[in-house]
Amino acid sequence: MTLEEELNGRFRNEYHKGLINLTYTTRQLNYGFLQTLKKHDITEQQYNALRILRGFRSQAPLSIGFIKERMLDRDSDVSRLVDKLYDKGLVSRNENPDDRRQKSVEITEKGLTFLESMGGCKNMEDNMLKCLTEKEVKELNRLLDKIREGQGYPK
Amino acid sequence: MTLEEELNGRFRNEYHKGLINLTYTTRQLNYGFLQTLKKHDITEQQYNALRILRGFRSQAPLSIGFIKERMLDRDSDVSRLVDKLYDKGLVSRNENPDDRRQKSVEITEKGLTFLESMGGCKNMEDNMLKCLTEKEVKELNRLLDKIREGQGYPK
DNA sequence: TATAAATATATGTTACAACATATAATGTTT
DNA sequence: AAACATTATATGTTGTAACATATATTTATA
Repeated sequence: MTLEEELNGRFRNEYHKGLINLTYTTRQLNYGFLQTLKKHDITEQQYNALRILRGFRSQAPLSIGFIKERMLDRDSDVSRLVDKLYDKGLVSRNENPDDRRQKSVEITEKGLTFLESMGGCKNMEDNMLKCLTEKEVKELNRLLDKIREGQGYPK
Repeated sequence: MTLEEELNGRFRNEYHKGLINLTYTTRQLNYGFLQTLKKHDITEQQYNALRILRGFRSQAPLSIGFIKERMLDRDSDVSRLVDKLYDKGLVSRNENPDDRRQKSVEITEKGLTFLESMGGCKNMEDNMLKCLTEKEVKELNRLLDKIREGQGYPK
């Protein structure tokens, strides 16, 4: 069933529909993913932070600010996010002796194992858009890139 | 700058990028909209509920459940949403004499005026994707529809 | 070098999302 | 009609997002 049918065709125009469609579709895609994360007792933001810590572990340890810059959410409360991960033993956290304002955060073995155990999520991520052809995904990415460029947000 | 550049090209494949791109772009679009709502001291969900109450006022009064079914969010806590709108005087709420379990909720004059005062949002909504051509938006909508159909969610 | 400005992180607060459970009214079954 | 199931809404609870503000440390300026 199309969104148009679902919402009784009450759109002013194609652009209006596009906006709602983006919101609605993304929310739906995200819902399934969130359920998986929930089973592993971790929030989306904690997961993102942990992924960053793994992705950049060649540059470890990382500061709170470094992680913050790479989070999808603007102004994520990384300080408390790392707190939660620390409580679970998934990251280590120390004072940075070079700059005692900073923290040195690193993913632990337990954290790496945890991410491994979520391997299913990776497959899930790759499969969520599998109903599109390669060409269609590329077109989707092109359109999304164009939208973001058109917004004129900093960065 | 493309998402690819921003995130250092660390995507496994085009599908993976597509998923992150959807999340990221939608979040960015939504952010500006949320800021506008915030200025008017109303949350996104309250706004959605109020829009539903206006959109279906030919069938007014509406029950909580009727509104709930039409919310974008699954399992929205419409009972308390309406509570907030009621506190602001934007809706009326009465017991439905035909079925005393139900509430009869209606948008008030103040509620209608309030939505009118947010007219700018409407223009904003229509303009957020204005960087795309009509043809591109249609293609975007087609792709999004296809994604949602491919998910196999109920409804 | 004392003072001010900037930076990095932490903490306080409020409202809300998400979940479970409770209550009241209606519908169904025997 | 009594007992049970279902429905509609409300309430309780917990964690967290979003915001502001505070603290500690470093850097810049006079």
